[in-house]
Amino acid sequence: MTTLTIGKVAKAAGLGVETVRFYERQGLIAEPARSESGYRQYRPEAIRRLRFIVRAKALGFTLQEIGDLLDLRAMPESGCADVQARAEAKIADIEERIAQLDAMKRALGELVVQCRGEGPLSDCPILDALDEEEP
Amino acid sequence: MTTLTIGKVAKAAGLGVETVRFYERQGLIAEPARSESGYRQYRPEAIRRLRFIVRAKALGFTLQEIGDLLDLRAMPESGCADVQARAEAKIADIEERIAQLDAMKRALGELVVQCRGEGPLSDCPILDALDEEEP
DNA sequence: CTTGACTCTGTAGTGTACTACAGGGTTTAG
DNA sequence: CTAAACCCTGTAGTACACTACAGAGTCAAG
Repeated sequence: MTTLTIGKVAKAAGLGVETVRFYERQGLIAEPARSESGYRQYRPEAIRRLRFIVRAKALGFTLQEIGDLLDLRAMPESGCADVQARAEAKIADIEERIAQLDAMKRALGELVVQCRGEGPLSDCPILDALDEEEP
Repeated sequence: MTTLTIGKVAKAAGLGVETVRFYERQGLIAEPARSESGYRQYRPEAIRRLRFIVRAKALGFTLQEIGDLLDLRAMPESGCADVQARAEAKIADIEERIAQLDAMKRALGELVVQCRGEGPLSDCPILDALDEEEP
């Protein structure tokens, strides 16, 4: 059976070699078998697992959460509902961050429209707003 | 004339003492005068400057950007347009982050609706999606 | 006068997710 | 056979914005 070196699996997953080792240290992937010379020998499934991590990251999960998700998958008594709950919690999380950013954007936008973009700084409504005694 | 200890200005600005010293090290606030015993002696304007920093942070500016903004204010040849441009760049920045989060949210949302939230993990469309051979 | 709250410097740790060496050994292509 | 390209461990550095000491000195209230 074929085994792969760390460079191969890293490339296949779109990661750097250092990152794969980092994920191993973080417990996200199992420690693979070793060759006589100490080289890591991965089975092809390792690529699948790394890609899982990459995709989950793209969906906004932290490495910690991805680890939880992977652990969950290994537990026979856990069900689909557990995963769904985590996905929903993450959505709520993302929504909150969006709301925060949106509030920032609106506040900044209001300042920008008040600013004609000319004249000296002493008249700048943006700096004035940041500088006010009472917010 | 009254001067304030670091504890007073920190409290007035809603920050911790360590944070104020940190901002000083970062060059965001000037080094204040010292008492004979070496205590920092702040003038009341320091509170205003710290509040400026706090508000700008709330608007999503990084400490680096806030430093630039404060430097800008100190330059007589800079104008309102410079500040406006920075504010607009920050808005664009925030919009990009929102778009990213929104894409994540939609992708996750699609997975969640496919999931009935029941049954074993082996049938979970969320995990399946993360696990697919071809993304 | 004592006790507790404050202040000082300097360094190191936190969390997140890597990334980059140094200083080796191993494998593979030409 | 050799040189490039790979792999190993372990440690340290990056960015961001703090936060937490240690160990010492100072100030204010009772």
